[in-house]
Amino acid sequence: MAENSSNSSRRPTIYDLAQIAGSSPSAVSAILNGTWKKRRISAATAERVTRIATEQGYAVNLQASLLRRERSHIIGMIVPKYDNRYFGAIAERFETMARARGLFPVITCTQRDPDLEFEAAREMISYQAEALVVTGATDPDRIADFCAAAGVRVINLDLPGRRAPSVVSDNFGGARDLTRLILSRLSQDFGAPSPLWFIGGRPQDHNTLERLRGFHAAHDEAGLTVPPTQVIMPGYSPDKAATALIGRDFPARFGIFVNSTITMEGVVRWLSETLDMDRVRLGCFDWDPFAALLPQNVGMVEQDVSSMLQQVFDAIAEGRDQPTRINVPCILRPLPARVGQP
Amino acid sequence: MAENSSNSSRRPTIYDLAQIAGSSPSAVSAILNGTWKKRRISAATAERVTRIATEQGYAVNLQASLLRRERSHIIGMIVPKYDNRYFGAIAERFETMARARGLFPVITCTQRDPDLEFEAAREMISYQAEALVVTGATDPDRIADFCAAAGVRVINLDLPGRRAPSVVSDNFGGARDLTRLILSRLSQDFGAPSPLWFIGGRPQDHNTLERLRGFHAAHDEAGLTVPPTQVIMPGYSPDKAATALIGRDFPARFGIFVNSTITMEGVVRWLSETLDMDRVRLGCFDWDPFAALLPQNVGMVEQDVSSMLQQVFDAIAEGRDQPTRINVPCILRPLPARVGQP
DNA sequence: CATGGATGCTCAATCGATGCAGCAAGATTG
DNA sequence: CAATCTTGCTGCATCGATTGAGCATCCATG
Repeated sequence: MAENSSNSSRRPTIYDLAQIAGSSPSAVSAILNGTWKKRRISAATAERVTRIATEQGYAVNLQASLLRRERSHIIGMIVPKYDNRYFGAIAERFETMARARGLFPVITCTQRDPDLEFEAAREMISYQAEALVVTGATDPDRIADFCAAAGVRVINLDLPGRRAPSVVSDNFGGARDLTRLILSRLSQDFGAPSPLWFIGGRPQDHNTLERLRGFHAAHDEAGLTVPPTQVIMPGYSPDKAATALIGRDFPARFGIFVNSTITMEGVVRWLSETLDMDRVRLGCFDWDPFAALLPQNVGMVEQDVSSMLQQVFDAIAEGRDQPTRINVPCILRPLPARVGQP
Repeated sequence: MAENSSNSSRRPTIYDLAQIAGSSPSAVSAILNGTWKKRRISAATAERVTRIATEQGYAVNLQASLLRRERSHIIGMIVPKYDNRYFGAIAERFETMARARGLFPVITCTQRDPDLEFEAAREMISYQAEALVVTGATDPDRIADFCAAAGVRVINLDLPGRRAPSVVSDNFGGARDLTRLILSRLSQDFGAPSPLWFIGGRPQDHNTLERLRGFHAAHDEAGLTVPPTQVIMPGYSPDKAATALIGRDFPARFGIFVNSTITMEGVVRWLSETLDMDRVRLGCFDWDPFAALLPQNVGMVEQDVSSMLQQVFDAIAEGRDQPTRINVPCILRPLPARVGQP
């Protein structure tokens, strides 16, 4: 269809098109960026230039265009990983919502590496991003400081920071509700309720601590005390979780609070390799449609990605930059019993 | 840390830094882009300017920089979705490999929408991307034509096109191996082997057809013929799969070939709502760690994302632009029996 | 037929970084 | 001590698109 006629190697510019069309670069520019009516270019010229642009396979050079324009309309996001439904949904929803607002979304994935997070943020700023959404960052304040100096708006998502507005899930409430659910299913299926195990995350991690607080709150309500040895925080990775569980003693019947779907992979691998799966009931923070089908799984906490991103875009639109904290309630998804009660 | 001293609103440029440092913009530019030794700037000046840049929260304007430089080092990718492990792994691996090669990866997600795919490709070209990886696109040839006209290299990934090199999984081989596995497990668990159902994908979709070919080849080997009514291709979405399955008649014991993990969600929902799960054995094209734990699942086909992307980067590095086709073998992952044999 | 307005353009400065050409001051050499 | 080399810079054109200012025509009006 589009056929670059003569000069095969280089991309055509408005100067090339102007020469072919026998008009000026200004006219071509106005025609191709849609301001031609305002600039009183005739419809005939506009059509001719547009046709030539298509024939030549012209695409505007955004580097040149953005250099001149005052706004870039670029909005950046960094996410740690794409290996679970939560961050996948965040990325997809962010792109859709950004486009709906006439913004150009740029996302990059930083592998939970603090240096890569910072470098990626710096790159976004170098691309003249108008705002940056920092998702699940290890060190959001370092990025916020840099963005403040550069005059770029930042919003923290998922993990809060002290130097910019943060939109996070109500980790406390979600974890408390999930813990209640696991405890009630435990007593329903196994009789006497006993304190759960908590597995996954890091002691330095804000979300892990909030969830642990909800976990303890639900135990307190039930008059239970969790022995410190039952709280295991070796990071999020499946391997670390599985390794941390191996060789421990567990009672005949027990329950587990799993801190993320990624951790859940390790937990389930360990369970299936070493234990009679019927001895255990578990619940998991975060949603995954297949994990929801595991027979021992009594419930999952789905984070409300749409509402969270709505808050993010509201904060950006309003130009908020005080370090406020917005807590978005989670959605508890109880799962039907799939294992026979003994 | 970084503190923008006086003019709070706008980002500092090399001209601002030059004024503060009492030197010229050229010197500042050379110092900050690392060419200062070659340009015989003294270490003292370099250090002073670098300090001032940090203090002012300077970040290079890549729009201006890239406009001037001859190479952008940007490499673009479009992916359909982030809602499964396969595309998630592609995105993560692509970013890592691109960075390792000194390239700046930009990925955007196009929701399986052909117009959005094209618009996204055009945007990447406008950003002066040096190459574009088109993953799972509905209409890769339209994009390839546009890129050819603009003189930008394109590689198709996952779904092949006719106008550019394509790197795809060996869908035929993978599907044949998986079908063999399901059939053998079926006869092992249920006795007599009978033709499987095939669910998911679209009849226009290259990968679906290749997998269907492998599916039939394995049946042929076993002396079985699949009735056409057992091949159901309503798209990939869980809802469409579940809807297509409702109300059909199935024998007492049977097997299903599921065309993707996304489709698998619908299949499993339908199974759990309407059928005794013990009646069925299934296998799925694509890998998901939780889906692997479903007791009826006898095996999954993992696509070799690392090898595929290695081929993609090789093709880009070699400057290949003939429409060659590279088939990357898949990895069959048989799963242990988890349901009691009757 | 001079005047004023509308129409349909073109000119040229500009955005910020880059890099070649060149220049001044000091050091070295014949 | 003039000639040459080295060191350490600065000046300026340039990349491609944008945009305010301006300049010919043409037509209508008094």
